[in-house]
Amino acid sequence: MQLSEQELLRRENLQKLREMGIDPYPAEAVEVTAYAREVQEGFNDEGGEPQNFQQVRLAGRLMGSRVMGKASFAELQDGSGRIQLYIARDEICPGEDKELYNTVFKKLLDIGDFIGVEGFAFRTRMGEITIHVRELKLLSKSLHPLPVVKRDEEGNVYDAFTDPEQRYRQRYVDLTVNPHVKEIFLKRSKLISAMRRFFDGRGWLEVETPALQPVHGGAAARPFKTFHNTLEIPLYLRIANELYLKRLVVGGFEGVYEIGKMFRNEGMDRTHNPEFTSMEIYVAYKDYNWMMGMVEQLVEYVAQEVTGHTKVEYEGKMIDFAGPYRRLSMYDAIQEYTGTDISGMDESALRSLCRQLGIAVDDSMGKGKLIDEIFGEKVEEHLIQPTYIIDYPIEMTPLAKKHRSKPGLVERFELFVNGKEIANAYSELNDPLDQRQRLEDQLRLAERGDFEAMAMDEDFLRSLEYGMPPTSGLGIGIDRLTMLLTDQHSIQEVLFFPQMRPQRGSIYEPEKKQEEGSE
RNA sequence: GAGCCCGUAGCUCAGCCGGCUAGAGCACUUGACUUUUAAUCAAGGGGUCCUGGGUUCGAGUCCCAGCGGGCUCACCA
Repeated sequence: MQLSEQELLRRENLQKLREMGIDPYPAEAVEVTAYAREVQEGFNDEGGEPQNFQQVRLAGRLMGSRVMGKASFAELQDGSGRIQLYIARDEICPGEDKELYNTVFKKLLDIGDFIGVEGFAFRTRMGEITIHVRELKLLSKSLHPLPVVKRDEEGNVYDAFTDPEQRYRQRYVDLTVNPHVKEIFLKRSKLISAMRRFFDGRGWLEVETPALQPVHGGAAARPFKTFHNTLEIPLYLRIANELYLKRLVVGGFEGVYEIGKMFRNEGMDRTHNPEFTSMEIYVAYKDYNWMMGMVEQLVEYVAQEVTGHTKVEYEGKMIDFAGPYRRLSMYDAIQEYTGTDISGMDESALRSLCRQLGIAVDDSMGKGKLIDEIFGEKVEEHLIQPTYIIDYPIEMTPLAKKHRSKPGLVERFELFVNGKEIANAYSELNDPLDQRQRLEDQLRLAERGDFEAMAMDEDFLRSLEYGMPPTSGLGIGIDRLTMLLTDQHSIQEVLFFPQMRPQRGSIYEPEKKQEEGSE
């Protein structure tokens, strides 16, 4: 490995520290008594007399220094933010030996090193709250030069670390130097905890179901396939957990939810990562009408908790998450945006309508798929404010209950925001014979060439035969909801480690890497 | 999968129509400076110009192939 000049220098500094008897990676715990933000926000020096933080210990990364001879200013960044340090030579080196200041601090410490300081807070002549350092200790040496991002008084950023490839591959660097990036992930975490709070508060149970499944079901998507060596069977990474959660409802849990990773072996783009996080919830004795009310409360609550508001700006558009949301049937929505009533049309009429509207179709598309195409092409983009689209054609929804009064439809809704689906829910199909029939229809679609059609799951059918109470279920894409609430336009910006092609030389050659039995 | 764009110092970028030893700011090194803040001042070091071919007297620049990334579209929740 070729080291750059700066990397070599840091390794030399490391060596010199060791020669001076300073352990660059000491083992002891550090007793931190204050955080940067806490001091910045809470420091009180009314009347010119410092009132608090007069004996504090902080730890963090050294992010910059301005040396002025026998005194220096430096930036310390901890988990909460940044604070300035004031380091005077004769303060940290009270005796004759000025090595700690002259050599260790000025020469051997580098930007990015973790240090611990002890001292007191004061306000400089320029008005900046600062820690006057009395003791300084190296906690961990950094061997790689960190990009130095500078900001001036107007907040202009210079030399930002912006290359998406490097930011995603070295997210640790991105998080260290780009505070706004950290903010997005804090919000993501808040979103998930708010959602948990909301569900737990209603007495629903968080559960975990298998990610490795012998039959991939519950959604229309292509799976990742793997192999279990002991069982000697192929397994699939789950594309959905719906069928397992329903088994739990069969077993008597009346409200269950799971927040977890799903895996889909499909294309990647701005809104798709091969693994993503979904929240699914099933509540017994409820229907999709009830669920629409619940989702309004949930989304409004989450938006409030994450952003502090129910109105959120996305791509320059103000989106209001306060309920109730507009409810529009799929047929009415298509009529509204195309002027055509498709409620009575059969497959061939729909196919010719698609051609008329300039939508590409092929023979593998059934009635449901054709309607979905029209909707996706002509309606979706108009649904900016939160809108429920309800009552979908039965052909495209094999796991939802038939509509109580509208033949040919199922009790399903999707929530659209800014032209994108963010939630999907049904009155769940609990008629085992109907369910068997629908899955058999899926098999026929598969034979027609639709390789995303669902597979038969006999154990799931058996569970329904034991009896599942009337139940409503909901799925929400956590990544996409996070994007909406943080005004991010790429899924990569809300995933710590989005999937990337491996860098050359960063992994073993495929032959060596290939484990026995995997494919 | 297709089209377009990008890849030059640790970071952000310039480098014209192919032509001197490949540049700038920050970062880094040396020196000065005890309340600075994009600290300042002086001097200095640092390059696999993504990789491999080709054209040419001469390639960072032009051509071909590949690798990686971004955007758009397609596919897809």
